[in-house]
Amino acid sequence: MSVRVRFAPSPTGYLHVGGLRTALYNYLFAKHNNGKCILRIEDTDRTRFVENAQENLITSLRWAGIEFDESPEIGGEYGPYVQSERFDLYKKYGLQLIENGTAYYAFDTSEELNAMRERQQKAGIAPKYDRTVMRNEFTLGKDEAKRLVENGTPYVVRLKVPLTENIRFTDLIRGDVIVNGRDIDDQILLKSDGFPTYHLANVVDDHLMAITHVIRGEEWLPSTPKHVILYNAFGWECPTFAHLPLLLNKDKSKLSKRQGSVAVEDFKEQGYFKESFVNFVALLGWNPTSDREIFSMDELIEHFNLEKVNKSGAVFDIQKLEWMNSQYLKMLPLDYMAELLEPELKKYNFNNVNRDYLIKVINLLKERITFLKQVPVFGNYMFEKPANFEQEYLQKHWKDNTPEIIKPLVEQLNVVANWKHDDLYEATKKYVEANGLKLKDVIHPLRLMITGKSVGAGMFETMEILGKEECMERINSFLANYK
RNA sequence: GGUCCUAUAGACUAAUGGUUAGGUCACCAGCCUUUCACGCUGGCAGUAGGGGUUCGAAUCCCCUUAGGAUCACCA
Repeated sequence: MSVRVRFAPSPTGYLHVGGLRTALYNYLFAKHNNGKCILRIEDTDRTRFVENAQENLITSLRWAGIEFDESPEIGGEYGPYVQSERFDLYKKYGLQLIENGTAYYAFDTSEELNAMRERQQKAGIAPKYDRTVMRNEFTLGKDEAKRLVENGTPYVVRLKVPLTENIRFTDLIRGDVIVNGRDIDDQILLKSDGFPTYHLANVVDDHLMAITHVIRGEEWLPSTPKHVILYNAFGWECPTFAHLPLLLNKDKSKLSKRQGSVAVEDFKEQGYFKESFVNFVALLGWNPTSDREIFSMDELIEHFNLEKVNKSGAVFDIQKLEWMNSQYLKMLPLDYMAELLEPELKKYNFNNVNRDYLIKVINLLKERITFLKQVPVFGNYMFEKPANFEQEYLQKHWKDNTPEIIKPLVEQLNVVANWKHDDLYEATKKYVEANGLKLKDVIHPLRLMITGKSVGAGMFETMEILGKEECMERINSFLANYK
């Protein structure tokens, strides 16, 4: 049987980093096994509807390089892939459970339920639906329940948990998990608005969509026994479960908005490459080997092994993410980066920048920055004449006698045959040696005149790329203004 | 509080009964040098604690401790 997995997010309006990792692991697992990866939208909570959420989700997943074999967009033979479009299905299956005695009608109001929980809390016991005292099929009688339902009384359908059984399942990552039936709540399956809860919809869909492996976050582990009971109640075979370790804040709590960015869209906005972001996220909770950090998507697919996923949660460490981004900045194709950078340049009004020129600039600066978008900031002087000059740098390196030293050098540079960095370097070195100076005595003034800044890329490389004409203009302009 | 899950340096992890416990980020030092970086070399730092099992335990078992998740007509 071939592998079929699904990523089943609820449309919240953004893609959580944890969600991305879950999607990624599903994708990697499917691709590694030549299986299918399915996207299913779980929108059974009508109170949480968010406009365009589904589109945003798909856009972000696509940005990350995760493509689905079946989805609301693409379709597939197991559709529809949006739960709100499968409405009738869930009711049918919920009622089927009532028929076979594994679920029951209940009529309690939320006030009554709250009161029950309060009583239980006061008594010091865990809150849990007490089917022996609340208003349901057991206390009211089957006939009365049926009459109420037919009368149009609001009702829910609850799972009748087998109280005396031990529920057991095997998790691919955690091994055997056993839970006593008496600790499991009689979960609502169908809400009074007729929509299913996650538990019912999830199990029904996973079965109907022939899902073989349920790969999801660890937060689902405590409710998995309910799902197992449901599979048993339907007489369906359980898929294999794999619960991924949580992504954590610095303080080790579940990764949350409160303590920084958690939306994939935010990281994209901050300038992370999808390549480095995916690489980084993939390695949170799993590692194919110990002597390598950089993996392309194809390599991740090649090495992925669900059984080697860690059990313990992983802190999301921005510092390492930044490092990884800087690594990608050094190795990603230059024309690819130039394309990404072009829209960013327009924000600074650096318009009509020649593509070949931009490539040279990126290549020049990429060793010194972490984000591609730093190019126009760190290296603004590659796109415009310096408007001002760093005062501190000016005072430190522009002495009274500097013009006397610099002017002859400029004349010599002016006659260098090839405006190439090594020729410029040689000429400067020759001049410096002939006059008993040191390289830095002239490089700092040059840097100042040409870039206006104390920090930048190699001076002669910078000059080469800027070109002779531009450099001379800047130098002459500076010399004319600062005597 | 009940239930469940987890535990290798500050962070991510490797080592699936035998290694001087390995690698990466961060941090520190040195080298390189033209500023800042990159890079290179080296350094700091770890098996939560206690019992077992075993010739031998980070690894298997138990207890303790610590952290986390979950207990909705949310997913």
